Amino acid sequence: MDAFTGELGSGDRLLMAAIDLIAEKGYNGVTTAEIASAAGLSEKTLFRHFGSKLNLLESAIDRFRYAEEMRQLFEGKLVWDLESDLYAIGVKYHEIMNRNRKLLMISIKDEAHLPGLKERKMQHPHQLLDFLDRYFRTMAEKGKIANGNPRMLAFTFLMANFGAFINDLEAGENYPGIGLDSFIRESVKIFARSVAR
Amino acid sequence: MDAFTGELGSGDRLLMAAIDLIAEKGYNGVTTAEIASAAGLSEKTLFRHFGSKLNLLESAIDRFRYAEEMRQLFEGKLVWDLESDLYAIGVKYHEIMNRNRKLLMISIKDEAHLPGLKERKMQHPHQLLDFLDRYFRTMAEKGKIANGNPRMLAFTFLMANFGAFINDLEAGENYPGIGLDSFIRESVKIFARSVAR
DNA sequence: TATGTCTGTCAGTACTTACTGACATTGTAT
DNA sequence: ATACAATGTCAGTAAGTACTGACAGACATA
Repeated sequence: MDAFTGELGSGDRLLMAAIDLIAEKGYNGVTTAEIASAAGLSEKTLFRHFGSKLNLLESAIDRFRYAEEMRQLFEGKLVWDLESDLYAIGVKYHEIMNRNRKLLMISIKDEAHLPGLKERKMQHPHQLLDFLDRYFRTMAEKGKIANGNPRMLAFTFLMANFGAFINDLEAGENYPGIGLDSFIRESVKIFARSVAR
Repeated sequence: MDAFTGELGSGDRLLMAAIDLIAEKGYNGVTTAEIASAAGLSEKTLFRHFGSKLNLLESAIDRFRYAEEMRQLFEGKLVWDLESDLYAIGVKYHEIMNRNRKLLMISIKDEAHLPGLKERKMQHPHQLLDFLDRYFRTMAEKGKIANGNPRMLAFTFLMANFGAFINDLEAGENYPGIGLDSFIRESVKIFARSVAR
């Protein structure tokens, strides 16, 4: 039936409610009764499905992990024009990070309960850093950008976007007049000018 | 006596222990007994001093708030050489942010308990953004850097440093081979090249 | 109809934890 | 010596919360 109606099963409704509430209030800040109620189910059903609160959280993380997404960036077709490529990478980066926003929030707030989650979350940036590093090297070999310190260029670009993401993440409308898209566009120009020949 | 020995009074010991533990485990993740014990005092003494757990946290925030520190950046003597000035600002920024690290962590983890703290914490970046904006404008007027979008340049510089700080903050040694000081130096060079004439 | 599955209700247990009151102890100042 | 201020000990209360067991109703399938 679900396959036809598109409705979610009880298990998934509980997992989604758990992600929402724990991301907002933290693991210790939310009760199992609250989660069940947000899912429109009884607390008893929650325990029948998951046995314990901790297992509910772990299941939720497993279920909503967008594990390999950062690889999309690697598969995206590059056109070997610095500004175009950096812009596309920036847009994709924020797209993925925003989709993972709630899990990120949980991994920040409740690292104590979740050994290993933080480490797994950090694999993505590492992959992206290596990718950008190689990209800049290749661009230099092609003679399209100046020689320099490609790894630090990659790292700074990554940190700028990470900072912008975190800033939005926890504060919403923090800097009036500065939107995400204009930030991506302008910051790409800044980096592009820095390595122009 | 304290004035001579340099020892802290009971109240301050409790406040420090509270900051340490709440930053690490979150408000709901730590008990009053734990805090008192970490301060080497009894739980009873904690309540005699502060009355309630929440009031303890609020007092701790008041006590250890480095409210006006970001202004030091404004008073720091600029030499109107782009690389020197940006480097000095970067170093000072991380110095201040690191000193505020624990309060920052609390404001991220437990915003729920502390309405208004997040807002106060955001005043600093705004001031710094305005300051950088004006600095770049002046540099352009002096003919020392190219004309462009000073506000976005300031914002990107700020975000890069913020991202690097947060990255260290929650993950420690995340990117092997990339230390804070080398990041500041190299990122400054990247931004400087971007606006060189 | 009969059976199995999923769910709700309700009462309850065991544990944690913020917070209190009564009283003793220690050290300091007068 | 006496009074006072700060602290400890200990027992305890009240509330919250993760988690359970017993039972019943709804619904689909055979």
